[in-house]
Amino acid sequence: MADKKKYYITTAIAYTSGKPHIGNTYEIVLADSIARFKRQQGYDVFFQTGTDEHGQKIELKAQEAGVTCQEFVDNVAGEIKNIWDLMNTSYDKFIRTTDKDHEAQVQKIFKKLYDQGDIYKGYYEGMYCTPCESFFTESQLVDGKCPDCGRPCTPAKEEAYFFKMSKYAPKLIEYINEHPEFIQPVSRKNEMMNNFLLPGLQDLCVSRTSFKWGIPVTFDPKHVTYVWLDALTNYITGIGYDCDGESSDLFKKNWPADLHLIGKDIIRFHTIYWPIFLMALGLPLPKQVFGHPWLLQGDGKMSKSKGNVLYADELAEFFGVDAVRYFVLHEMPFENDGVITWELMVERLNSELANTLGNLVNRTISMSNKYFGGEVTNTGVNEAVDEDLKAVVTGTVDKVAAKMEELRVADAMTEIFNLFKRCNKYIDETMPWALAKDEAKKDRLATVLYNLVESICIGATLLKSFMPETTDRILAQLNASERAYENLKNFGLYPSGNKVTEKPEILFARLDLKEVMAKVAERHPAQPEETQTEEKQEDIIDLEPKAEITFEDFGKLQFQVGEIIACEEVKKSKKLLCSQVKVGSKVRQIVSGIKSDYTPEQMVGKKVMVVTNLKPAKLAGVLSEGMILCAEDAQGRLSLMVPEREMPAGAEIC
RNA sequence: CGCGGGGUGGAGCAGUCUGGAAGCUCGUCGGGCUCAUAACCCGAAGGUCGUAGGUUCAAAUCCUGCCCCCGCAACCA
Repeated sequence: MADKKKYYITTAIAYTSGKPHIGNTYEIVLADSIARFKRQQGYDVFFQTGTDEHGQKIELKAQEAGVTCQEFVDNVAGEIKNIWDLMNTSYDKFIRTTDKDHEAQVQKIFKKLYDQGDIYKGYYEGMYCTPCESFFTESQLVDGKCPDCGRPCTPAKEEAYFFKMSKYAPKLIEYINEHPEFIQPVSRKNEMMNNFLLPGLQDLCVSRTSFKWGIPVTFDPKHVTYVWLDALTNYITGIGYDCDGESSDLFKKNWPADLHLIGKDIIRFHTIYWPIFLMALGLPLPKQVFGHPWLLQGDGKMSKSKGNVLYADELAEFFGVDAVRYFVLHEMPFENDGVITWELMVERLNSELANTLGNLVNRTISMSNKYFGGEVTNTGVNEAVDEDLKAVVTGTVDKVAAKMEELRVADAMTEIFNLFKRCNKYIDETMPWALAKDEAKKDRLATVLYNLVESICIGATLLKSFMPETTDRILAQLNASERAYENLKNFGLYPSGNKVTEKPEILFARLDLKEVMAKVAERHPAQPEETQTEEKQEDIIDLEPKAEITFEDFGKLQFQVGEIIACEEVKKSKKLLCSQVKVGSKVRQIVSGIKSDYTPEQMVGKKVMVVTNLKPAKLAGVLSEGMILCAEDAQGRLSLMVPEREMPAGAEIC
């Protein structure tokens, strides 16, 4: 016991642009269950989480809210911390990237990497979307707008510092190949190798001048450190790294991290850029990076714009904190995305938590009270059936440990619930109520109940990492204390003669699905995006005004009526139709992105408005000589522009 | 041939890497029990494991072709 093995686990730090949804919350709960389990196993655990608080998006959000950046992030960071606390997560350190010591370290690190030639000054060029803080190439833009958010982008060129990624790539490839456990799940490893490492790494931009809300570069103060160098280093600054060699004991003890738990969307940054930064700093690499899948609600990823966002605090209000912990941990498969719905949550709560576990505890305590006034005594009258129960109960310990070793948290919980199910079965096998009718079997009855109470104690202790509060509630009712991990396999440690509570408390009340759904509907009134055609309220569409043009400019455009004489889908494209359009005496081929609203059959025979002097271009490899004009509404639905009265193909539109 | 994920009883999933009797939860049906939160226990029905081939003594699992769904990317002139 003298020197416990250390275990350093981190979550990604949450971005303080808004309240974290249940998907973000999943990550911290997952990390918490792992951290707690390791602690239970005797590891000296350090568990770090926190917030990522810099960036232009925050600068903008703060402006919108009319507060300073610092006020804004203080507020959101507080909100995040509240939810982490609400979820009963046992983090040891909550780091914020606005912490002074973090900022100071980042500045030193930046300087050091610059001095040693890993960072150099260059230019970043492209189209820039401010809200998304992203540069795009021209070809990435959609209608000249941001492919992510659809808002306008502006051309931008900015001086920036870059990190020479390529220099360390061979070393990293070697490391990844030699440490197959480094990237988890394994399938992600190939993705990183094939998509990024093997084709050759681009240098990474590590500074920006376009906004101020960041950590200034000391030797070039118009630059602030750009996200990854700032955010990723939290894993070392949080535990006291100092790049001048004055690192804390905490750092010396805990680095390298044993596990970085992150979302699968940022695997690239954690398995490529982060290791390379560390190599540049001469530090050892983390032992494992686990990119967990996403928690989805209904169909589709959760997003605020879809209005399908679930928040942990609201769920906790409905179901209780431990129930929410149970859902997110249990419904999340190891490799694929998990789905969470209100219906599913009610089902789980009723069947697993209320029926299997809650009812087991309740009936056991009730019987102890009914037959023995609450006293639980081991009279040692054993029968053959007891052996299997004991074997299952004590065997669960190693099964859970094995699953946790692989980070298969959901499977670990399933093992624990199998233990509880075995207990329910044991009650049927032994039929205590029948034993109670026969005074001669009183001792046997006592042993049966003792075995149950003992089994539940062990099961409840194992549950502690996942549902800590429930464990405490169960043990309190059984008047027992938490069992030491190394004693979990010793069946029979519950003190004989101990008294359980007189009145069992309902651990999880069953819920009625209809009632829950009604309440949910009340709280989340009809989503506006539901296409209710009944109300014909016209949307107001305001476009970003384009620059004024002269009549001369306008005269350059040629519009004509065209008749569609044939039309077919463009293979290998989702949105394109290829039409043969008769304009005057000529037929030209025009490709249009209107498959979502028109079938080829519908197109044929229509007279439409065509731009005829547009430079031909290839779309999805197919030549297009012009453009068929459409109106588009707020939902993106299209309508062809057809002449209001009969017009010949070729007629000029002016 | 853009990249990736997926298609397993009514629903949701595991199993696929490392071929060897198709498993879990819910639902349905039947039975048992009455200590308990109408809970618990047992049993049954229900699956050509998307499809067509191939390898093999043996394929959900390995190989090939094809179909369909979902993300992303891309073209929405």
